[in-house]
Order: sequence, then C-alpha cells, then structure tokens
Amino acid sequence: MPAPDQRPSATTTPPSNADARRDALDARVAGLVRDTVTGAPLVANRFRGAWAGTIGEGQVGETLRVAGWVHRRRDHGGLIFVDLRDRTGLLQVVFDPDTSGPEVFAAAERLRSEHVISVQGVLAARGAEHVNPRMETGAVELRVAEIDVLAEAETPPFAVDEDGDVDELLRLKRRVIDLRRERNRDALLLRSRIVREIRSALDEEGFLDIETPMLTRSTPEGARDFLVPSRLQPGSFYALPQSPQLFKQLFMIAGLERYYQIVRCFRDEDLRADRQPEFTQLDAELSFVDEDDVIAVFERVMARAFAAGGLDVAAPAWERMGYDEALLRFGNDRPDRRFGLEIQELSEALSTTEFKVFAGTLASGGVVRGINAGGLTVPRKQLDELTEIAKKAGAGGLVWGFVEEDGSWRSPIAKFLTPEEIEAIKGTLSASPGDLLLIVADKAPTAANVLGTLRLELADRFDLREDRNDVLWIVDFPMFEHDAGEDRWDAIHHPFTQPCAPGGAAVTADELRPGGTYGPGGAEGPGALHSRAYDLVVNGWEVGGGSIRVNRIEQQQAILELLGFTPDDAQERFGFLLDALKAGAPPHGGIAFGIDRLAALCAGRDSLRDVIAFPKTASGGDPLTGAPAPVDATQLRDVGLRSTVEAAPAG
RNA sequence: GGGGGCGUAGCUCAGUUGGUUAGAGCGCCGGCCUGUCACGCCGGAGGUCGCGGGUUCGAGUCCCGUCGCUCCCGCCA
Repeated sequence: MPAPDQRPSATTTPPSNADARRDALDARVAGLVRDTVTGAPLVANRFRGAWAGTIGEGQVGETLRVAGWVHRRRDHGGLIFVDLRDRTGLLQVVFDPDTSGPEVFAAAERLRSEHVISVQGVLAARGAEHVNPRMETGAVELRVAEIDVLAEAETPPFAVDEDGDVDELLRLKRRVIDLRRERNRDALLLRSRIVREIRSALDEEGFLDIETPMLTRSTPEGARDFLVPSRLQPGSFYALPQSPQLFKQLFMIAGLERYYQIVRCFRDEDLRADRQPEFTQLDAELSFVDEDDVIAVFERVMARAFAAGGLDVAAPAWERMGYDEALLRFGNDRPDRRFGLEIQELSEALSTTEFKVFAGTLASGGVVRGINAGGLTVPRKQLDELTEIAKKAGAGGLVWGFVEEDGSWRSPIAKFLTPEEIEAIKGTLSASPGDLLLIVADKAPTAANVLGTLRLELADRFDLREDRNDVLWIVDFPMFEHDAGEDRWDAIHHPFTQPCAPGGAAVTADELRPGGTYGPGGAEGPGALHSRAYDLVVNGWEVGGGSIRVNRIEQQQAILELLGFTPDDAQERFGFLLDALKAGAPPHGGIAFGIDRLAALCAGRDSLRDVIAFPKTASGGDPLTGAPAPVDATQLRDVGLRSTVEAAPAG
C-alpha cells in the first residue's frame, strides 16, 4: 500500500510533488462529482430556487434565491461580499446598501462563518475586470435584496474553507464540520457516484438486490465475531455477519439465480489504514456459472465502477496471474506491478555453492531469491534499516551487494562465492554496474514475504511507482494451509469454496477423505489442492475476491470433515446450509468487493476513514458518539450479562 | 499483545545545550475601509506545553509511568 505522504505545513514550505499530485487528484475528483450534484433536481421553495454552484452567465438578470452556509465573508465597510456554499459549490453574493437596503446590510454585517442563510436578489455579470477565474461561478454574483438568517453558528474549531491537515481525532469528534470541507465532501460524493454505477450495472445484468440478516449466527470466516446478546434467550448470542456468505448461497439454492447486496460486514480484529471493523461490501452470487462467467460479469461491472470513480484502468479482459507466480515474482498475492524490482529465483544458479548459508538453506528445501534494486543510491545506514525490515519479516538476514564499474561484486559475502556463482547471480538478476542486489535465503514462503516487503519498502522510499493503475486477477489459490501449531488444516478462502486438482480437474468427495489422494495422509494431501477462487487486485490492494462454491453435499461434508468438524459439529453449525445442499443446489459462485477500498482507491486516499462518513479510530472507537461505552447494570441484566471488568470512567 | 511516530494558543506549527515574561502564521474579537475573492490596514484577547510522578536551584526541553491519535507487525481477506 502506498505510504502516506509527509505533508509540510502549507504556510512555510513550497508545494512538494506529493502536494501537487494530491491537488491534481482532488481537482479531478471535484470535476467528476460535479455532474452528480448538478444533476440533482431542485424544486423552488421558500428557501431556494437554485443550487449555488450551478449558477452561470445564462441566468444573468434573473431573480434567484439560494441557501447555504457563509463560506467566507469579505467586509469592505460599505460593501460586503459573502461566498455562499451549498453542496454544489460557491456563489459570491454582494451586499450593497444601495441595492440591499439598510436592514439587509446590517444583517450582513453581523454574518459570520458558517451561519446559515437564504438570500434573494438579481444575478449580475461581474464585468471583465472582476471575474474570478478560479471560481466555478466566478463570472457572476448575486446582488442581495433579501436575507433570511436561518441559523447562526459558533466559530468552527478548524477552518472549513481550507483543506489542510487537522488532527484526526478532532476531525472525527467534529465530523460535521470536517465533512463540510470540500475534499471530504467530494470523497463521499465520489463514493455515492461509484455505488450508483454499480447498482445500475448489476441491475442491467439481472441481479436482484435482496437483504440478509444482521442479527445472525457466527460463521466460520476466520475472524472474530462481534456478538450481540439475546434478551429473549439469555445466555445466547447473535453474531453480526462477517459476510452474507451462507445466505447468498441459500439464495442460489432457492433458485433466485443472481443476487447482489451492498451490505455492511463486521470483523472484530485490529484495525489498519485499509481495515475497519465495519466495512461495506458489494456482495454477489450467480447460479450455473464457472470462474470465467463470474469474472466476465464483474469485469463489466467493475470497469464501469472504475470509470465512475475516475480510475483509469485498462479495458477488460484483465490479466490473470497464478498465486504461485505472484508469490514468486512479487512476494505476495496482491502484487503491485506499478514498479519493477521483481523477485528472481537464484536457487538453480547456486545449486552447487559451498557458501554455507545458501547451501544449508537449499539442502533443507529452502530457496535463494533476490531482487535487483537497480541503481538506487542506498547508503550503508539504509542498508542496515533494510536488513532490520527483512529480519522483522522473518528473514535470518539480508545479503546485499553492489555491482562495481569493473563488474566485480562488492558484498560482505563476495569472498564466499566463486566467480562463476557471482556471474550467475548477476546474470539471473540482469545486473549492470551500479546496481544494488538484495538476496535472501530461506524457506520459500519466508523468502517471498521478505523480498515482497523489501520491494514495497524500496518503492516507498524511492518513490518508484509509475503514475498508472494496474489491475489483475489472482487465480489458482491453494485450497488449504496447514496450521503446524495446532496440526490442523485451514481453508484459505473459506470452507464452501470448491477445491480442484492443480490442473483444474474436479476432485471427488472420496479423494478428499482420509487416505484419498487429496485427503489427510493421501498421496498428495490437502496441501496440493487448489481452489476455484479468484481475487481482483488493483495497485497492490485486494479489492475483491470470491470463488465457485461447493454444490454437492458429499463434497461439502468431506471438506468439513477434513477441516476437523465431526458430522455432529458440522450439522450443529452449518446444518442449514447442509440441509439446503441436500435440496438440490445449482453450480454457483460469487464474489465480494470492498466498497470502502474501491472508493479510497478512486479518490486517491490512503485511509478508508477518508471515504467513510463516520469511521472508527485505530482503537475501534467512534470519537463522535463515544462508542463503545459502558452500559448500566440494568441493561446488562436484561440481556443476562454481568461485567467482569471495572468500568472505565465515562468520557 | 509488540514496535515506530506524534501530542505546545481555536487550527497548523517553531521552541537552540535544561535558564528571564513560551513564539509565529491563520482564525477569533474591536476599529477603519464601496470591487473584494486566502481582501487590506490598525489594535486586542487567547497557554493545565495530553495527564501523573521523578531528577534538578530551575523542566515545554531529561527520566519513569500513563492516556489518546497514527503507521506497521501479530491478527484479519
């Protein structure tokens, strides 16, 4: 994920590249959302007859009434200018004692920022020398004849008319003020625009918008559930849905064919800039489909969503990359391909090395991989920092070295390698003089993770990303992973995903059972299975993912058994799904997209908080309402609970 | 749970080696101003330096603890 820019204070420093980029993006978003707001119908009433930001020279001479907030006020003593703001933008309104009369003018003298007013007057052209080209409505102004002060406002805690950084806690506490700021308002408008496009695309594709319960039963998504105690059945709990996964499968079995929902989902895990405890998904499912069908439909839908969001991506079909290839070349399953520094396999080139670290790793089934960081100027201090990062990512260490002008390799380990081995490394990494080579020897997953992390770190530090958008599907995921700690198999996507053999061939229930080819203890074992899952990755963000589901009861039972559920456990927890599968389930599959991530991506924001009206802080709180908060003993007793924790003092 | 960064006026920040009465820009308040548009000019108010403790003759500055925000790891698709 892109690192947040360090933004210098606007007053003291000239604009940086990052600032310029941000401004350009904000301007683009503002342009995109303008049609959203100007398209809003407006029926004249006693408050207004026009949107402020849409008024133009065509209306000069008309008597107009506009309503909104005092954005800025410029008092010249005998003449007062007010920029009036509504959702659509700004309009300069002028108070002049001659045209406004003494009472209206006196009212204008008392106006302050953020007062709410409705004004009426005649629209006038400004005259060439007074046009403000930086303002959408800068060629005209309203000569106010009447004013209604609808509400006064206290001085806002931070400036509404500036987009500068403000402490985020304060922004969230005073979210109303924050959302008045252009940048934040536009982010929400953009999100609305994207969602509207998605709904209309899905409608045209024949999807039904059907709701699913919020008070439901814990589902095995892997994350912690948010629990809601039941008052009518003390001691029992609802869980808030981590996703409507099982419900949407029931819709398919019920014969509804195509379902979608833009739905809130909940996961009680620690937060990140790209993770909120409640988040919004576009959730969808289709019947009688294979991967290609789902992907084709959602390439159409998402291409429209990206266009609506102003994200310039290639036209479909989008490239598909296997999970193994992504991990090998980019070190993770959500590759950011906007810069090079791809990871190369060096194991073969070094297969006969006598250098102990490499030889030992290879002998124990590990790998040696490296990246060519190119001609970056990386001082020793930064190399030490990179080594630290590599260690944190799980590596034992990091080998680095520079290719000198004479072709020699300046590295702490150069003396342990033969000239042939050094040439092989340089050849595999396509190294030329001046290049920095980084090499890691470890088990394959660790090496991938370490080099993937370093790759992203270098892109952040040296601003390597190209100014373009990259979209691709990741396919051919493994189905299960082994949890060594608990000696247990876990589903990587979820247990309702259909497994397949590595080439894509179907697997039977028997093959999944103990002793079967892909069963525990079988010839291949569960680890060899692939799943019919797919993820959509944009600019290194996973924005969506889904799979073809299991539609035959025997196969579902075999998978649950493989995961360690006894038939009784399985029936107890997923009986409703298993019973439904017995009722005759069509082949079906689906997908879910993170709407918050999609909106953040399109708006060019690093944090989901910027595209959520009322987000949570990193500690899961909502500074606006003070949630979560203690409740009194009576409320707890009603739901059959007693707290074991000393309540923190309110506030 | 762990690691990094941050916390000084309403906002954004500066504050040197621990040393006089803690500063700036913006905002706010008052005054002046009829063509501004980040209006301008003059004047003014405004501080629990997050909180608690410690070291010191003396702490915004050093130490310990704690709270909050934020980024990352773990966790989580």
